[in-house]
Amino acid sequence: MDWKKLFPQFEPELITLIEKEAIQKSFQAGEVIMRTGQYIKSTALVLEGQIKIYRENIDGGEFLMYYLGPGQACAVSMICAIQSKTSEIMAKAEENTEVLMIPIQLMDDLMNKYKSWYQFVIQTYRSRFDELLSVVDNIAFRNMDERLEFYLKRYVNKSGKKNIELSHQQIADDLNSSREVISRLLKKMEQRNLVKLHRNMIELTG
Amino acid sequence: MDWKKLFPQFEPELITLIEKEAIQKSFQAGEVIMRTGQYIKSTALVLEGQIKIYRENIDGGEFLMYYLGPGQACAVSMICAIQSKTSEIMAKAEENTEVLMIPIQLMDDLMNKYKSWYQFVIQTYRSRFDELLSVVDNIAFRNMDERLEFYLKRYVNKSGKKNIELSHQQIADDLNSSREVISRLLKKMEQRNLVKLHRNMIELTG
DNA sequence: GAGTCGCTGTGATTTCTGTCACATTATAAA
DNA sequence: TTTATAATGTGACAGAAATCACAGCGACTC
Repeated sequence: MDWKKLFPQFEPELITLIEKEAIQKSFQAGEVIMRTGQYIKSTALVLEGQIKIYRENIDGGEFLMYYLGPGQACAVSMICAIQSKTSEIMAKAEENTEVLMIPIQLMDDLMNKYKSWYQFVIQTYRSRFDELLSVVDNIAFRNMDERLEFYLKRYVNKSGKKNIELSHQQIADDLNSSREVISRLLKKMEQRNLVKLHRNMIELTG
Repeated sequence: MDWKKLFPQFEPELITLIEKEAIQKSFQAGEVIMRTGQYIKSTALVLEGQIKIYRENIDGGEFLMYYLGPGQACAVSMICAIQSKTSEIMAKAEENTEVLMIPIQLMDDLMNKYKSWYQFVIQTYRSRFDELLSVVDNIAFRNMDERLEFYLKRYVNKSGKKNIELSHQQIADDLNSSREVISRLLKKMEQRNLVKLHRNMIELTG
């Protein structure tokens, strides 16, 4: 696949270098890519699919932070790679996913030599930081009904699909809530004509 | 004051350059340094005092994210400065505060020329990111009693003072809770001999 | 000392969310 | 078709936290 189209801002030399040094890797849907406490040896550029970045709870809850899609990179892996520190978060392939792994040894070099890479890294930091901020906003200031609406809209935006193929249980996990609460709130949304409920699928109509 | 001791990792040339180009600024306790939507023209290094970084609620709540103390820098201002974007957060001087303002025009240059600056920026990103993560952890997974304990301990750690000179109302604002709830939880903590309560002051004994 | 104002304590009530229990329905497997 | 399994619907209840109401209490002013 022609990954260059996903990163049009990269200058030709940078692309050549990445093509030479980076390794393409595939992950199956559901596969855990990075776990808490793990050392990170490379930075990942997403080419295809969706990666879920989440925080694991003591009792196994998977609290969703954000998704990474094609053309995006993992800010945490960048930071950790440069400092060779362990990660504090979990990453899992939501769908079958293709990523380009860039070894840490390259990072400093890329930062110094390629303006477009430097800009990309800064842009990545900012985007992830902003996303974390909006996560904080949501859980600090909003009730579950509003958080659910936000969640569904974000899912549709990110995936591009109009239909959300998730069970109520999966949604509850992502929001650190319980299945019954989500079911009830979804029913209320259906009564307000915002969604249509099906088995394993929610249709956003609003 | 000799600010260089706060940044021992900076190489001599970098220090000279900063001394030449940066502007020292003072803020009174309570003064707002940066507000949501404001354009940022410089990055701030904290020399003295404490800066509170928070998110403002619609109804005026000031949800605390973290504090910046001497030797630290504002990651948001770095990111925003480089991209000349607006800030998404608020910053306020908790105490009388001295900061060193580094104009954005310098940022790219510093990043390219000085390894120690580059490392410092990366380090700053990582620390703030981690702090945001722990904020998310707290509000997502913990009840108010645990969050309050965490809050009080962090306050003591950051300020160095054993006595927390805040009213219950101020604490409630920082945690996006209400005064009564905080009062009650503090009473319970007092019964467990974790704190002693006074007027406008809480003594941490645990 | 009287009055004022801000801080703290506490009960009563309500809302939101989580939990338990169980019924119902849809889909796949046998 | 029958059966098994997972997903969903719903009532009842429990607990955390927000809100309302009001009572003391300390500090400061006049």
